[in-house]
Amino acid sequence: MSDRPATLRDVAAAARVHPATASRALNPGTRLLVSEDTARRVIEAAERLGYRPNPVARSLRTRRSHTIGVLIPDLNNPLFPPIVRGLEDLLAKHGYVALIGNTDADITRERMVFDQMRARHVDGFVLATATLGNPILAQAAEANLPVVLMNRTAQGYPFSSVSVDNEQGERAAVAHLVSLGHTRIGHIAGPQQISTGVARLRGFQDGMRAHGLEPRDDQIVYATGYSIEEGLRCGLELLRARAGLTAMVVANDLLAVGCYGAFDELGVRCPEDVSIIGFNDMPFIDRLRPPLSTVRFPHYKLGTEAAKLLLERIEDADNPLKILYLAPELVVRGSAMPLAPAAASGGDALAGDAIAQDAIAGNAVPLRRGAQRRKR
Amino acid sequence: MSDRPATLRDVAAAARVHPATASRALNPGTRLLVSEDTARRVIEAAERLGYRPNPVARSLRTRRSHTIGVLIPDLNNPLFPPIVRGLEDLLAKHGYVALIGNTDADITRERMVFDQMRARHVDGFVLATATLGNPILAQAAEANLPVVLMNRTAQGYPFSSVSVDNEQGERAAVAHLVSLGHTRIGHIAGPQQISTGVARLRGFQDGMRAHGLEPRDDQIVYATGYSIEEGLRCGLELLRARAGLTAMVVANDLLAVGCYGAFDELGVRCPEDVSIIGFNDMPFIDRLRPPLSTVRFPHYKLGTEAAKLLLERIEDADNPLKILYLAPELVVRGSAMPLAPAAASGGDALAGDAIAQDAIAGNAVPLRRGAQRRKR
DNA sequence: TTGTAGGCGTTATCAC
DNA sequence: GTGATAACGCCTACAA
Repeated sequence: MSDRPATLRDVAAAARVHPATASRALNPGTRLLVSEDTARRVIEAAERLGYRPNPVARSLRTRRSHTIGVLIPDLNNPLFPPIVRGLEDLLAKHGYVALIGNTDADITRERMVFDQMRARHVDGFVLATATLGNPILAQAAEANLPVVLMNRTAQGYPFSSVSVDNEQGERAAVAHLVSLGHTRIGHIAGPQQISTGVARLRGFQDGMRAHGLEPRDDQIVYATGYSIEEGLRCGLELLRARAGLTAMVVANDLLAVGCYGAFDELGVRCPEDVSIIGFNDMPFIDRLRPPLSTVRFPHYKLGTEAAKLLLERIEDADNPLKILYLAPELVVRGSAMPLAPAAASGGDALAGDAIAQDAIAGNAVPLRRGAQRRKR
Repeated sequence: MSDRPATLRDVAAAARVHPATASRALNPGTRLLVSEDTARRVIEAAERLGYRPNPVARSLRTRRSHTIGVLIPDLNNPLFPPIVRGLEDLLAKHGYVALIGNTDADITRERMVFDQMRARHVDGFVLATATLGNPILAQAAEANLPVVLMNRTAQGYPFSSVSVDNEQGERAAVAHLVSLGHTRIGHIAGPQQISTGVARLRGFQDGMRAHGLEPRDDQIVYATGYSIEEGLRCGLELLRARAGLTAMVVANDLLAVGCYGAFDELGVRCPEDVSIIGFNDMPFIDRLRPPLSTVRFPHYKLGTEAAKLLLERIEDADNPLKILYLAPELVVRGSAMPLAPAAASGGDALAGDAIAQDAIAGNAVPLRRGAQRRKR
């Protein structure tokens, strides 16, 4: 009942053994080296004293901090909390904790956070921020640090990764729009220094070609980041450049939220005038008006899988690398609807353009409404 | 250029001094004990070798981990990410990192996380989960742990706290509704084991009385937690029990989101039929339809202030306790509108009830509010 | 099966 | 001012 926490020596003394013996008895890996009787005595004493091994001392000795560095762009992006929870929950199950670092997609901050975590001797990293050709990747590889890439891929590095099959997701999005009669479909692409940006663009293009639609350059606008502001900017640009578009595939939900703003600004109705499909199915996105159709992937699971891959790597350094893809799934809500017959049948670009121009000008455009789609 | 990171001994050797001297030279607090010349030599050597003090070893010696335990209900609640970022940013500025623990408002999990963090020798705690009379508060107090309560208060404990003036916020919400002509105003109260729950209820009651309105028991429904599901349940209950209500003050935005679901289910239009005001102004709540009017407080700042209070306490144990309140602010958006003249003047509870009952029964009720009621 | 001894990297407390 | 020494709490060869 002293106020200072019990130490291994205290336990040993209470059990009338040497601290080394107590240590062995307490560690599952070495327990079999000790007689069953003394083991019991030690364990009982430890319990009685409320003994908790000092993780700091243990770390110093074993050079394991049981701490994982996690780099994400920004916790405020609702996409990440569920992923982080998946990570934390699985790590906790194995006695690890996560140190979360927000980089704001700023390479300077990223470097700072990374160095800071290395100084703290984290046992490994989960990187959700890696841009293509990022120097910390090379550095981590050289230092032979256990690293798992999350929602990112980087070829040529000895890192496991877990991500989403982005191509497939966007192909499904395009296919869905085509099945609704759309042919003039635009794309807001993510940053091309980020693997998801290029993969989703490729998925969009492949999807278009699979339906005999050759995507033209002016149907694609490139965002410089995944943010609402960029979505607004790109949405405006895309609608103005290609007024004939009746649908758009957007590389990220936040960008789609920005597009909603662009719709308001231009007086375009969604989904009556233009359909839109996002990517991520981030929390609360189903509460917008209209609820956003999007490509979902299992956020929580992404986190747990990343954690598993990293722990595998940490516990057994020559565990083979794994590249894991989770299958996405199209979630149909209310932001995409069938194309009105006139526009659909003709392929009459002029007529379509005219209608959309009217819409942009704020005039009421009599497009036939499809059945209202609701969740469930 | 060895592969093992440079240690203090390496630096000392390179500077031809004793490790102890090197330590003194490197630590700002003890640098003045060392000749300026050698200090420079040591520092230069450290830089050359890329020396980074091993925080684990340092912790073992100084019994300071420079790590803070942060307990929150759930990172997935969009309210918390900005708060946590405020915390982390300020802590980082002082060389601390945060360990985030999600308790899911489950007392068992809370205890686990708390113990886990104590075992890791965190230097202090920020608690955003404390329920009234929670045993870990007593335990922390007894162990003399530095603790700051965030968005919670607990009288009788030696802890600093930073929270919002919840009473004032709800009084303002009531005043706003009254100014719009509402008199039949309901309240969905938060859990009464949580300080925000009782404070906001009191604020509601005070606000009503300040306008000569005595809140009746059947105008208040108690949620058992801050969640969308509870909001749905309570919203339904409140509207059914008091069909005459024209407005409601809800203790939390998530609860308000749940109420939106209740409105849909009952065919009640918001804000035409019933006005609603939330609390927290959580991210993305302004994107709902209608955009939620709510009581805002500075989330990020709440985090930074909590961190400051805690660090004060850690660096100087007999720093006086501080109870800090941040002023909230009413954010008027689209979920509250003036009461139609008829309802306002009449107080004709029966008529109101009848209409609402029909709505609840699922009938299409042409609540073309002004017109129909005026006829009666 | 158990005890001994040494060290992980740092800092605090002595002496000189 | 600087050096020597010990200790923080734990683990692990190695010896017994």
